[in-house]
Amino acid sequence: MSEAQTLAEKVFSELATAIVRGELAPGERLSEQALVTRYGGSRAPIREAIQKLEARNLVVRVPHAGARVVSLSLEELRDIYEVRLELESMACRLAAERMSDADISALEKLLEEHARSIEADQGLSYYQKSGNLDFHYRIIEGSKNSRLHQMLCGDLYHIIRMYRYRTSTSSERPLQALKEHQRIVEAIKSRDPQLAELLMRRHIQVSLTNLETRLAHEARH
Amino acid sequence: MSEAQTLAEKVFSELATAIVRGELAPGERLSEQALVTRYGGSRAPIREAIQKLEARNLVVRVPHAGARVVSLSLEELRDIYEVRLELESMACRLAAERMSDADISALEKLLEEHARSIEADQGLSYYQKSGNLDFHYRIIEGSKNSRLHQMLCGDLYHIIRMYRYRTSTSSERPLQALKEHQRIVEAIKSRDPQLAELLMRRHIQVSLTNLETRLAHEARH
DNA sequence: TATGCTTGGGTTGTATACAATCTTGGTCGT
DNA sequence: ACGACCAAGATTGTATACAACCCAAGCATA
Repeated sequence: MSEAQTLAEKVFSELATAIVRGELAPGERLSEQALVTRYGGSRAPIREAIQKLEARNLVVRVPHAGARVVSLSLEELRDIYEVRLELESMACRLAAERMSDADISALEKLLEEHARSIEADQGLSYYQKSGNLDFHYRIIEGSKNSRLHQMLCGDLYHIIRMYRYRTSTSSERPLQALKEHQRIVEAIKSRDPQLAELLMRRHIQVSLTNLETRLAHEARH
Repeated sequence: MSEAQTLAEKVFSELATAIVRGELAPGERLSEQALVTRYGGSRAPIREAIQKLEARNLVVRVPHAGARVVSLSLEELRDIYEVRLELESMACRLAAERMSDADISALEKLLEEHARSIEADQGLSYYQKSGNLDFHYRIIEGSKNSRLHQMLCGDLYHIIRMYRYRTSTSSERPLQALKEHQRIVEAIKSRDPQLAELLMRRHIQVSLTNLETRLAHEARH
């Protein structure tokens, strides 16, 4: 992914992917000594890596008690999805205002590729894996707002991937999702910020709604 | 403010307030050795403090080159205000849905206090200092969204205070701002999320608009 | 038996020492 | 005079050692 100029960054990167992939379970303890024997180096860079993980909300650290992989309740997860919904919708609105014509045609090409991919192998592999993310990623970049990009891609992205519940958007209905993506691009192309935002909001809302029904279900359990 | 259980936290806290207050100028270098001689301790906790500052975007650290107090361009500042505008408007909408009746009446009491304060000493001291923030803070809490609270109060809050440009909301027109606050509370009390969001958006927008005109002015400079 | 204290081991926080990297000043060459 | 190269100093990254703290097991006592 990114070139690690320092050992701490390297360990951070490896730990981050390990956490996101679920190789380190939520709530699991991160012993500095254990990480030293596993990744090499000394405690100093390992501690720095752990702090970087804490900064991204991937681990929780309590003084004198150590660090644990973050373990989110459904309420906290709902909170995160709620924020993501708002920020991505905002990004889409801004993208409709600020993306260059070149950006937009590149986006159209991406969707054509997705369409071919779906037609070819049912889209289960490619589309589900990185295609959907690619699309959202480009919209976020299109907002031309660096802080928004940082928040969505840096802070929320990893958490959401970590707790990726089966939602319609990401797995069940690639064709439907593609259509929604296409309509979003249309709105952007016609420079209609309000419509673009609305469509993106609906597009993401399914995930949040799914989560909330699960939350309600779990509540009465 | 917060009890520092560890030296690193203590140094972090002091540095953070120093940065926000402007005692450490944007772009200024933070030498670890210098901080050691100033705050005591050794380099280990000082480094940890600096990392915590980096996590909150108060300093920028580049490998092998040290840490500097963050220095934002007007574009980046605009990006931050844009995000804040969106998130606080969202918080206000959620607050209208989720605040308890007790919360709301407490909020009304706060505004009555503000009104008295303005009448008494023109509101220049109290209201400008913490009152306005108090109001916004309560709205954010009222959203009952922990992550939203974390983002607004933890990450964006310090930066915004650091670069607090003279905006109407925060200094020039306390009476006008109070009226807007009152209308927002009315919307919340009548459980009208859309109206509450709209009013909050307009209330904050002045800051963003001011910033953008300044940005445009500087561009043609 | 249950509860509270105590003590030992282990973990994290801090201090110090060494290695790798960057920066700054000067010198050499053109 | 100007720019590139080089070396010394300083700064950051890393390693190791020590201190402070937490936690759990075991024992004593009610």
